[in-house]
Amino acid sequence: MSATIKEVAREAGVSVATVSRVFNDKGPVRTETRRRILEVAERLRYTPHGAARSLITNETHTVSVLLPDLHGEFFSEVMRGIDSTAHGSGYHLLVASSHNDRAEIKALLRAMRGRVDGLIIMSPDVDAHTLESNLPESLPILLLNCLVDGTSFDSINIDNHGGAFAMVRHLASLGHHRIALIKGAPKNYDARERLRGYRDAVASLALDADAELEIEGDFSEEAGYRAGRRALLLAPRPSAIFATNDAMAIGCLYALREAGAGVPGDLALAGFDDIPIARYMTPPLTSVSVSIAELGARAMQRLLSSVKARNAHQRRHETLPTTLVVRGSCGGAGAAQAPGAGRAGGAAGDGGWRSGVPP
Amino acid sequence: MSATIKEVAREAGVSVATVSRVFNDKGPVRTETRRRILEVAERLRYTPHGAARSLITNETHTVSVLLPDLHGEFFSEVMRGIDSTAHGSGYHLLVASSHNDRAEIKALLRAMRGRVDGLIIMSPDVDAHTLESNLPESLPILLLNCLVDGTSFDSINIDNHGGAFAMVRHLASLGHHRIALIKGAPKNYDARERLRGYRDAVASLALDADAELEIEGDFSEEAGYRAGRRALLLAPRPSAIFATNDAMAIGCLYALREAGAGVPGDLALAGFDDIPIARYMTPPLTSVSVSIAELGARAMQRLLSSVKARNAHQRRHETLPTTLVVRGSCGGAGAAQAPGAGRAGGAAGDGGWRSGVPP
DNA sequence: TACTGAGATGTAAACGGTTACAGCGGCAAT
DNA sequence: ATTGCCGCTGTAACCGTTTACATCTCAGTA
Repeated sequence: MSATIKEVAREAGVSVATVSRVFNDKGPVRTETRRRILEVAERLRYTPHGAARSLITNETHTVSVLLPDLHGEFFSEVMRGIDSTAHGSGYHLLVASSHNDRAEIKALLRAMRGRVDGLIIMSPDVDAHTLESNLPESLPILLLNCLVDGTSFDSINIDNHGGAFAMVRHLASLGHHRIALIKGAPKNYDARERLRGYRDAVASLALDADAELEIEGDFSEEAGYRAGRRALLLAPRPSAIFATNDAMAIGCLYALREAGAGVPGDLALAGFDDIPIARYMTPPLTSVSVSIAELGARAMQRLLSSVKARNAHQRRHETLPTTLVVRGSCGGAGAAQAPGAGRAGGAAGDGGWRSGVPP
Repeated sequence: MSATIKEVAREAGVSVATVSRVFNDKGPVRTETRRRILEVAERLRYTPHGAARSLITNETHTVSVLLPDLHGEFFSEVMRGIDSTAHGSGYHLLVASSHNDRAEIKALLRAMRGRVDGLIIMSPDVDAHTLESNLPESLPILLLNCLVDGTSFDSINIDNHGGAFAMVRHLASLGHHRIALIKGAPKNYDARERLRGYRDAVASLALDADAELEIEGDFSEEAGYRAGRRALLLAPRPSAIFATNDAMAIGCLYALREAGAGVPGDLALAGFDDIPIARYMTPPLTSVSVSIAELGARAMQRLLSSVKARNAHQRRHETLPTTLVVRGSCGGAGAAQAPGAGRAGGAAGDGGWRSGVPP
């Protein structure tokens, strides 16, 4: 075992209280005493024991991130954002992936007491009730991309509806009126909102509305590949395909290429999320950009401020605007540019954060 | 605050010991008593306090993963593998990214005492000495993709040298004798080994050896893009480019396309890692496959067994073999296949784990 | 000289669990 | 009736910290 505070105290000829004061910079300690204690601590390789400290201070300097799964670049980007602010504030990160299993989510939530100071939950199909009844009392929570009904949880969402609407409008403006959609999983909240945006746009712009144009998917490349093949069989064939995330767009692109269909020559293709590699596709992917890392960073900031306020703060719901990024995959403008460039047209106008207190 | 074990005990008319026994399934408890306790616990929403438990049992059921950064699909894949076995064994995951800063690594390591039962370290340029002098005594460690000198740490490495060698040999077998290499960061251990494999292959196969053929890179798409542009300016121009990871290969592919160079028509292109999207590129990327998720899973298995052995076990060094995956980006075979297929030829022969005790 | 206050340090009680040990009642074997 | 054992439960020590409070020293001041 490692050395304890008692051993350091004994070795330095002081009491544990003094050693503690030195390590926490609290209360007065004579310079000479401090020096001696630090020297002994160094020699004994003393490090304070996390659990012991947490037990008495009731804070862990750790927050937990509950994710649906750990696939792909969307996940790594959001983690990167979360980590950057956590790191900057001296907080550690506990990650857990509930594979969308109700019982697991429950177990995970309960296991968090005494381990973390707060929770970021990003399970697009967890329901608020499961949360409320299994949450350690008064633990700050932030819901990311989750359905929030009337419940009083802090939350951040992407403007999925607005982004999808803007993309369809963009495609329509390029002359497409038969636009296929590759959907996400039916239970996924993001997916449902994007679908709603598509439908609203199709209706309001009087585009072809055909149930066949809505193709099943689940946000994976594989699903995009299958959907791409199916899209090519539709009659009449759509002139554009809107995949509701980039991973599916990439899979779809592959399917189209494989079948000899040119993009954007024969069909236009668009994605959603604007993950980092999207710009490196050939052709570069037109997408709805959501600043994934920034989303994560923002979530962590909000959570940490709840922690500081000891959870006694006004709950808020925030919607992060999206931006349409036009690249080559839809033809029209932006067909040939270096991968650094390519942001044009705001889907949400103000470019800042839109927020408000839920009714 | 949440309910404590004492409140449950009082409410159920028993002692804390009995409540504890119920929650840990240890020692005999009358069925009726157990039922009553569980009922009270449910009503009070009692959950054991993690820190308190850790303090006395001296185990946290948590392991920490120290990563260099959180970019891209390699990271998410390795995390996925780690998580799957951690999850299966009831362990939690603490992630930390040291941005390769010496002082930060030191601080992180020290902060781990009393927080975790073990550590997976994947900082390709951390040195063993920094580790040894800052590690809480007797904490199980597993080094992933790190340079291991004589030190007695458990470790797992990829057969970087063998994989790179095999790829160059493959390219040579397709008739290329002027092969450019896109390098990783000079300090990165994986990158150095891959470079060494390339050089050894170039020498042993008597291919063009030209310092200009070794182009700088840092494992990012951006670097691959720049390297691709530079490669096209070389005279005589290489007929193949071997990017030492897939992210750079993707960036490079973009640069080549942009310049109007056909792949594999004008140049062959190959990557390393075989990240999931590699097969969805057009053309699909020939790469050195390393089963990233499996690597993570294996690391976690080894670490957990060290934890169980209380760190009193024989230290081992393991090298994970690589597999050459031939797809369309180099011409020759495998030019047209569905994204599911495409694994051929073993770079390391046995297909299993190669392991041994370091000298 | 006695008093005051501030600085430096020590004492001991928490924090919320686990677990060795002891106690107790009942039953079977002696 | 005594003994021994087993199943069930309670008591209290302990894990490694932090911190309120008490104590002590000493300089400055009235």
